[in-house]
Amino acid sequence: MAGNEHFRQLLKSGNLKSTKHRNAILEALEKNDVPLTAEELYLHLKEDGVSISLSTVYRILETLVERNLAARFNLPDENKAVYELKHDQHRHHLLCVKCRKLLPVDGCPLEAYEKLLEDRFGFTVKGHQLEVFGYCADCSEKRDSK
Amino acid sequence: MAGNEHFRQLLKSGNLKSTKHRNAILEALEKNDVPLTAEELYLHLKEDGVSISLSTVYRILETLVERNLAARFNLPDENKAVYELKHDQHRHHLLCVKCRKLLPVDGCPLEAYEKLLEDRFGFTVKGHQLEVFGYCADCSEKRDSK
DNA sequence: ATGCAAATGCGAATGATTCTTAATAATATT
DNA sequence: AATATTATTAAGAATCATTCGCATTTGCAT
Ligand SMILES: [Mn+2]
Ligand SMILES: [Mn+2]
Ligand SMILES: [Zn+2]
Ligand SMILES: [Zn+2]
Repeated sequence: MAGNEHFRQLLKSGNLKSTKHRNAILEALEKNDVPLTAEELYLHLKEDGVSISLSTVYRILETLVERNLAARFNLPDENKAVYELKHDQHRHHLLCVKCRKLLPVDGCPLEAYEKLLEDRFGFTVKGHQLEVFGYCADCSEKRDSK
Repeated sequence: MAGNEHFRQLLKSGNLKSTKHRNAILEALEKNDVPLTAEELYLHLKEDGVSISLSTVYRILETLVERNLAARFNLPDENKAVYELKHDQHRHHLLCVKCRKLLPVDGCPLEAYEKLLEDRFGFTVKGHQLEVFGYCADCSEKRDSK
């Protein structure tokens, strides 16, 4: 219950009531530090003794995304959405197609490209979605030795 | 039935039989030049008088992706997959969040970034998924005048 | 033309996500 | 602290996208 006040503030900033479930989801998202599916969150909470309905997990996530406190996107070759907290520092991820591990990478290589798109196409860029996939260091090694 | 031989070759290159349905889907994908959902393809074929089962559409698309003749991915805020032919020139898309129009953009700004990731993380990059979203030229104008 | 493997139709099954409604909990007010 | 107001939640049904199973048809090599 330490950083609880932190979440309360965050929720207030989005005009949202501070509830046990919302706090628990924010905490799980913060603790894990990689994008998670609704069901993964549901199971994590359950393990932590927080009883919650799966549809509530979905509803809370939807709300967080709406209020711009979280982001929702799809990983390559997954037919379910994952969610992560919006960080102060915008980030992307490396997805290992073999072991499915996710490696967060801070920073973004696209500022210049977005300017170019605005100039060339008259498009007003609001954001982007970038996921890089391949083999992580561990899985690359194994592949080499073949 | 003009460029039909073209598709026949393409399919042969993937060890696939040339069928009416596969040719029709390749043709629809080529003609439209933007990523389409399975259902959109299904409806396009229907309009062109090609009777096909929706599950066959899914199966054909799955096969094309498997043989690396097509790509499957998700657009931001859509809970369904879209498909497009693999082009000689790798491309990305601008998605207008207002009118949902898609604008293909040839070329890719990520070569240098991927090298950097390989160096810094020992990750072997196999590919990426990048979609940029915002307001298209038309929708930007309307927004300005508010 | 014949045979066989591959492709398809069609409906059922599955999986993810959203919706509906009644019950409950969080804040504002007294 | 009790009450009123309103947002939130549980539970399961409903919906939507996608995959599966199996009987039938089709493409293609011989
Ligand atoms: Mn970025
Ligand atoms: Mn690219
Ligand atoms: Zn790996
Ligand atoms: Zn637009």
